[in-house]
Formats: sequence, C-alpha cells, structure tokens
Amino acid sequence: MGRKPKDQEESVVNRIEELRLAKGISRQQLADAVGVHYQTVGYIERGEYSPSLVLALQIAKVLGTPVEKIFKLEEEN
Amino acid sequence: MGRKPKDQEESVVNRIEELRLAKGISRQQLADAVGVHYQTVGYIERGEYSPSLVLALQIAKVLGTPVEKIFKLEEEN
DNA sequence: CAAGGATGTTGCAATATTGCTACATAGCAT
DNA sequence: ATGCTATGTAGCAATATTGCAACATCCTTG
Repeated sequence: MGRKPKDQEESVVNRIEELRLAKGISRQQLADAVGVHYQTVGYIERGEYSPSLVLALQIAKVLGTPVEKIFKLEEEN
Repeated sequence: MGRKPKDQEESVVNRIEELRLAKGISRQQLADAVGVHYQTVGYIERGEYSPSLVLALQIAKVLGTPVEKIFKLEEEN
C-alpha cells in the first residue's frame, strides 16, 4: 500500500524509542512482534505518523506499557 | 474528506456506547467534545471503523476511561 | 398531526496510514 | 576492505479514516 509520510497536524508525541531501547530490541524486532514494517515503526517513533489504534494497542502490549503512558496528545488546553 | 465505511479486518471491539450512555450524553455531544462528526462516532460505536489513535485518546479522555478499557483487540492469541 | 432529537445508512471527496522497494549512511565485527 | 545490522529517506500503490450532505426511521413532546 502506501504513500509517503507527510505533514499531518502534529498531534501526538510518543516514548516508544525510549521504551524499545529499554527492552533492548531493534525496530525490526518490534515491527515483527506487532506485524508491521520496520520503516513504519521508524515513522511512528519520529512522529511523522500517529499510528492506527490497533497498532498502538499492539505496541503498548509488546512494550508492557499502557497506551496513555506511551502516546500523549499535544495542543492540550 | 472521505469515503464510505467498508470492510476492514474486524480488529477492535469497544464499549463507547455503554460508557457514553452512562454519562448521559448523545453521540452529537460526544462528537462535539472530541471535534468529529456525529456519524463518525456512530461508525466507531458500531465497529465499522477503528478510530485513529488521536481520536481514541480524546474519546478516552472525555469518557474518563483508559484506552485499553474502552477498546479491546480481537483475534488475540 | 407537526416538529424535533437521536440514530442509521449511503455516497463521494480528501487525507492519513501502511506495505514494499530501493538507496543511503554509520557502526561494529571479522 | 568486506560484510552485517540498525537506521534514515524517498517514492508509489492500496486501503482506512474522516468530513459532509442527503435521506430514512423511531420516539418523544406539543
């Protein structure tokens, strides 16, 4: 599928790289664990994409951390 | 924007209607609170769409319930 | 019977997300 | 230097998500 990662209103920040490194796994391993491409993980870590809910739930499960602790909304209040 | 709600691998179930009614608010009110269309809330409640992560986080915030308690992955294990 | 609110459903357009391929760099080992 | 791994970056195609308009039904309430 696909397109190129682009703009998108700068809506979510995440701590997945930090948590991933704490578990000592690579992007490729995390990608395999949740069933996506390693580039997709990269785009999400850099904040170029905010993931779908399913993907976010799977990542949270693998990292053993609740969704709200990993992803935080910006432009709050 | 748009297209029509379609297939999509049946991936997530949710309890947002239950929680919304418990708060006594309509779809329109929930939609206003999170900044989407009321039809969008309908599609999500019926499971025709799984929302984006941002929308899921906003809904969870409005309903005062963590994301994992509202949305559950299917086809687990 | 109006009139209105909440909801369901369909259609089309615009944008976001993902898969996948290909190429680049840097580091670390052999 | 050659290889391998991890990562960044770009493009294209396919699909998912959202906005929005128009219509419907079902329930109230006047």
